[in-house]
Amino acid sequence: MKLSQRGEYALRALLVLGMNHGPGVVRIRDIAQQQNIPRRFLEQILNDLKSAGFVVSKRGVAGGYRLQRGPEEISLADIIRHLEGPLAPVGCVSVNYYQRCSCPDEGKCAIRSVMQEVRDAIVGVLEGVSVAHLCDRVRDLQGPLENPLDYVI
Amino acid sequence: MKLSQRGEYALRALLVLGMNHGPGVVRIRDIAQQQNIPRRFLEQILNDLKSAGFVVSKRGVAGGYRLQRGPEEISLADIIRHLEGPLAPVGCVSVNYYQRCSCPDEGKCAIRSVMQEVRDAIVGVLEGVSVAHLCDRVRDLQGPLENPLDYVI
DNA sequence: AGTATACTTGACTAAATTAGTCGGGATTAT
DNA sequence: ATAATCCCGACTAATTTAGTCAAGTATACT
Repeated sequence: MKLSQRGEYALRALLVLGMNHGPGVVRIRDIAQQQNIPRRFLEQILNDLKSAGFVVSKRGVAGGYRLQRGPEEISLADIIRHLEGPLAPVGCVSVNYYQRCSCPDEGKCAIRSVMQEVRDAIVGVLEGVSVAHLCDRVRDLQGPLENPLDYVI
Repeated sequence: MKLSQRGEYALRALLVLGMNHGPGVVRIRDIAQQQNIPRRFLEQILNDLKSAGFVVSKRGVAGGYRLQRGPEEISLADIIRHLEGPLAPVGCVSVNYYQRCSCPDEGKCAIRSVMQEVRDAIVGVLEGVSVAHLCDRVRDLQGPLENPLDYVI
């Protein structure tokens, strides 16, 4: 698993939305400014996250985005799987994006058995962390702030 | 970390060399045939593994390749690092290929702290497996064979 | 009703990476 | 000598990545 720029931007955007989760929406422009993401590119990314069902949008003057489900219900594994494809280092050990490889017998492939362990290790971490957990980490890492709006991601 | 075709070929080639480790050398052509790797491409790969010090070559008629160090001394982490670059999913948590990212304070970046865990999980597996371990796995997975030359990787 | 603000859609581009191929040169056992 | 084998650098086609851009649609506000 390797996180592309696009993937990192997506995570950051979702984290902003997680931190501001509520009835209201957040504008693309604000996310882009706060996180230093090219606005046009972020539009594209959020659109993608929308068709994948992670966020919903509101159009027009007071428009913007918010999370579709609660932040506890969105795991990083889900997000990254959607953005980058398989979490596994090779297709033949991927559960969600399995692809047969060229070796004659997968059950007897030593390399595959190691990659299986790598996959499990990666998935183990990423399934266990939700957007809500990320938000908790932000708060823990920042420590107590005077102004609660004055955080950084 | 994602394993490219090239990376997978390299691992397979090193595993063949591990299984045949000894004073003699193995020809490119034999590795290519046994593992179904395009010969010219494998030449390129082995050349790279040679300049990286994983293997040594012997030229001329009875030429070929063998591992430079013993198979116990070569970890998959080393090999993959050389072939694919960072094991970490993002540069800012990579130890060997560190690259600063754009976030204002790495120490307070929640995404980074998760990626750190992912990196550690990946490295944990890959540092622990050497080419010799891989060879053991091949033998374990194949079970007892009548003809000891009749194995598959 | 009109207008400014925001999201929407789809096409477009430049640069980097990936998976090879190819020709010809250098070495060495026989 | 010569045939087998590694060595080296250049070349290519397809894919992915990181964006940009223009024009369209919905909505709040006056």
